[in-house]
Amino acid sequence: MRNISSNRFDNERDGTVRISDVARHAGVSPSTVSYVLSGKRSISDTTRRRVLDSIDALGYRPHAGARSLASRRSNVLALVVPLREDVHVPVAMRFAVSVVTAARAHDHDVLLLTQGEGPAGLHRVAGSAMVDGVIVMDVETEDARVPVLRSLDLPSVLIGVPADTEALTCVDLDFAAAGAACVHHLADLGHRDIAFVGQPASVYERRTGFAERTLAGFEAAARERGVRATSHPCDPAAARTLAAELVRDRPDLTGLIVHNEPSLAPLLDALADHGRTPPETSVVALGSLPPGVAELTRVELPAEELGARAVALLMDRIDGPEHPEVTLLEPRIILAESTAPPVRPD
Amino acid sequence: MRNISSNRFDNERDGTVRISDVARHAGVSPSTVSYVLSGKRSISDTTRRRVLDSIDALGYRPHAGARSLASRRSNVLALVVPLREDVHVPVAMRFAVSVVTAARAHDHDVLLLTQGEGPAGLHRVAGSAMVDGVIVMDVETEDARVPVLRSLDLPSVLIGVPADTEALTCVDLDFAAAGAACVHHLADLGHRDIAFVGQPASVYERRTGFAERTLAGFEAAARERGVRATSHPCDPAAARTLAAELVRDRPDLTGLIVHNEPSLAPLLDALADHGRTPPETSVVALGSLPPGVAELTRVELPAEELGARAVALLMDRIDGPEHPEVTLLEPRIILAESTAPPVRPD
DNA sequence: GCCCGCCGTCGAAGCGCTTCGACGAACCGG
DNA sequence: CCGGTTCGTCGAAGCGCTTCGACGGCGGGC
Repeated sequence: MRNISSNRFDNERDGTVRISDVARHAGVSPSTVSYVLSGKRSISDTTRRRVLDSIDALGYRPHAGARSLASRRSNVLALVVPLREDVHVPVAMRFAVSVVTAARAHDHDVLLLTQGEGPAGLHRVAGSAMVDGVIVMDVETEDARVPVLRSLDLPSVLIGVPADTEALTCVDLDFAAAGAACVHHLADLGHRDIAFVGQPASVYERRTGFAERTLAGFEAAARERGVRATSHPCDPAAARTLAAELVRDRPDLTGLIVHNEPSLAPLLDALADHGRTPPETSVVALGSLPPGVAELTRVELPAEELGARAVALLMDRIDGPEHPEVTLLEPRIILAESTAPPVRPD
Repeated sequence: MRNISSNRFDNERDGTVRISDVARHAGVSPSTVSYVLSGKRSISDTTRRRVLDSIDALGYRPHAGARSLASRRSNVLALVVPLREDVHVPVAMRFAVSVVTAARAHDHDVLLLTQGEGPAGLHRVAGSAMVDGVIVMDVETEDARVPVLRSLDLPSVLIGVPADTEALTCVDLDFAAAGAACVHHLADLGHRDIAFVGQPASVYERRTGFAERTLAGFEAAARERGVRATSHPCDPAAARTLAAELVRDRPDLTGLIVHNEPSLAPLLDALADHGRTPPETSVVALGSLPPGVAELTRVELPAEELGARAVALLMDRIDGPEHPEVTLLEPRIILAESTAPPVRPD
C-alpha cells in the first residue's frame, strides 16, 4: 500500500534522494518526514515506522546545506588545534580524536582549524554560519583569541584556562593540584630534596597556563611541606645534560617530578647510566605517557575525558542559556614501582 | 551616491548581513553581488569596487549553507586521519596540518573524520553533501575503504597506494625507491653487510603499503648490489634489545637503515653504549625526523608536499574531468655525517 | 449527545544564496 | 544610420529543508 507513484516521475535527475521522495514513498507530506527526523512534533507510531522504512529503503540523507539554511544550525563544531613545535603532538592528537568522537555522539561533525589562520579563521567560520560552536585547545594565559571569542557571539569552550575567565567556559585538568599531588606523594614517602623537570623554556615564556600552574602547584606544595625543591625546564635534546647536572650538583636529591613527556625516556636512560634507576631515585611522571615507557607512578592527563567534557559543555551552551564556568578535573595519582621511601644514610 | 536607503529598514532582525543588504548598500542587485564574488560573469570595474567596498563596510560573509544549497558545492574537504597505536602521530599531524593549509589556499575548509567511523562516515558526509571531496591517509595495501570510495561518486585522493589503483588518484613518496636509495648510498660507500630496522611488526601484518614497499625496495637493491642484508621490525621498547642482538650476531655489520622514527633515538643511544657511534657504524634514517635528533644522512618524508599535492589533485578532480593517476614523489637523500666508508681490517 | 481540546498531519512560506534568461546600452561594420 | 553583437546588470526561479499556522478527527467531560 506504500510505494505510491514511487517511480512514475521521481525527478531523479541526480542520484540524490530528497525529502519529498521519501514523503511520496511513505505516502506522507515532507513536513511529516522532517518531524519524524527531528522529533519536534509527535508522530504516530505507524507513520513514524513507515517513514523510517522509506528512509532507508531509499537511502535518504538530508542535505546538510539545506538543513543548516532552514534551521540555522549546521551541526558542525570547529576545533582549533595548536601548531607549535613545543606542544607534545600525541597529546594534541588525543584531544582532537576525543573531541571528534564526542561530537559524533552528539550528532555533530568537526571542522579543523589551525592556529595558523588565527582570529580570521574564527571570524570566517562564525560569520558564514559554518559551525555552531568552537573548541579551542592550548589556551595561553594571555591568549589573543580570547577577546575575539568574546566578541563573536558564538558558543565556545576552551581547553585550558586563561587569566581572565569572565564569561568564558573552560575545562582543564587541575594542574596546580596535580603538581602539588606529586610533591605530597614524595613528601609523604619521606623525601626532603626533590626536583621538578618541566616543559621546554619556550612554553613558559609564552605563558602557557597548564605549565605555569603545574609549576606553581609544585612550588607551593614544596614550600608548605618544607621540602628542598628546584625546577628545571627541559627538552629531549637537553635531557642527558640535565640528568648529569642533577647527579653532580644535587647529591641529596631523592625524588624527581617530570612534567615533560618526550624528555621522560631519555632522562630515565641517562639517570640509569649514572646508576640511578627508579625507585632508587623516585620518579613521578605527569602528563600523557607513551605505552612504551615502563609503568611509573604518575598523574595521567585525562585527554579523552577533557575532550568529551568540552564537547558536552559546548552542546549545553549551543542549545540552552549560557552557564559560563571553569571546570577543573581533579588529578588522580596512580601509584607504581617508580617511587619509594628515600634510601638515606640516616 | 552609494548608501541608498542603507539604514531605512535593513531587516536586521539578526546581526547577520545578507547579500541583499550588500546589494542595497552598493545600489545593485543581489545577483550582481554574487557575480562579483564568484567572478562567473564580467562586472565593470566601478561596480565591482563599489560592491567590494560595501562588503567590507558591512562585514558581509556569505552563509555557507545557503551557498552550498544553491551552488551544490560546500567548499569543504573531508580528511580521514588514522587512529592507530602504531602510526607515528607527529607524521599524521604534519599531514593533517599541511592538508588544512593547502585546502585554505584553495578556499576550502577541512572536516575531520576519524578512522573510527569507517565507511559509514564516508557515506554520511558524501550523502549529505557536506564535502566536495575526501582525502584518505594511511591507506593499506588491501584497504576496506577503497571499494567504498569507488562506489561513492565523490572525488577522492589517497595518501598511500593500495594494491588495486584502478580509477583511483593516489599520492605518496616512492618508498621503494627510498629504500633502494639508502642501500645504494651505503653500497657506493663500500658497505657489504647492512641491516634494515623497520616499523613495528603490526604495521607489516596489516599490510601497510609504505612499509612493505620500503622493505621491498631495500631487499631488491641489496640483492642487486650483492650486499648482505637483513631486516628487523622494531618498536621503541625493543630498540635496546635489537641493538644488542645486532652487535652480538652481526660482527661484520657496518651499515644500518632505520625506517622507524620513534625507535631512532633509543637505537642510537643503545648503539653508542656498545661503542658504535655513527659513522663508525653508518646510519641512514628514513622518515620524518624530530628536530632533536642529530643530523643524520636521511631520506625525509615530504609530508607537507604530499599534503599539498593531495589537495591540488583533489581540486582538479572536483572541478574538471577525472584523471585517475598515481603520483610517486622522488625520494631525495640528504647526506650528513652519519655515513662514511666502512672501517675494515682489509 | 455536544462541544472542546488535543493529537497527528499537511501546506506554504521562507532560510540566503546562485544561476539562467532577458534586456537595455553601447559599440561595431556596412 | 541601422541591425547585430557584446557587455553589464537585473529579476525570478529554484536549491532542499524546517517550521508555523491550520485543520480534520477522535476522545473525554459534562
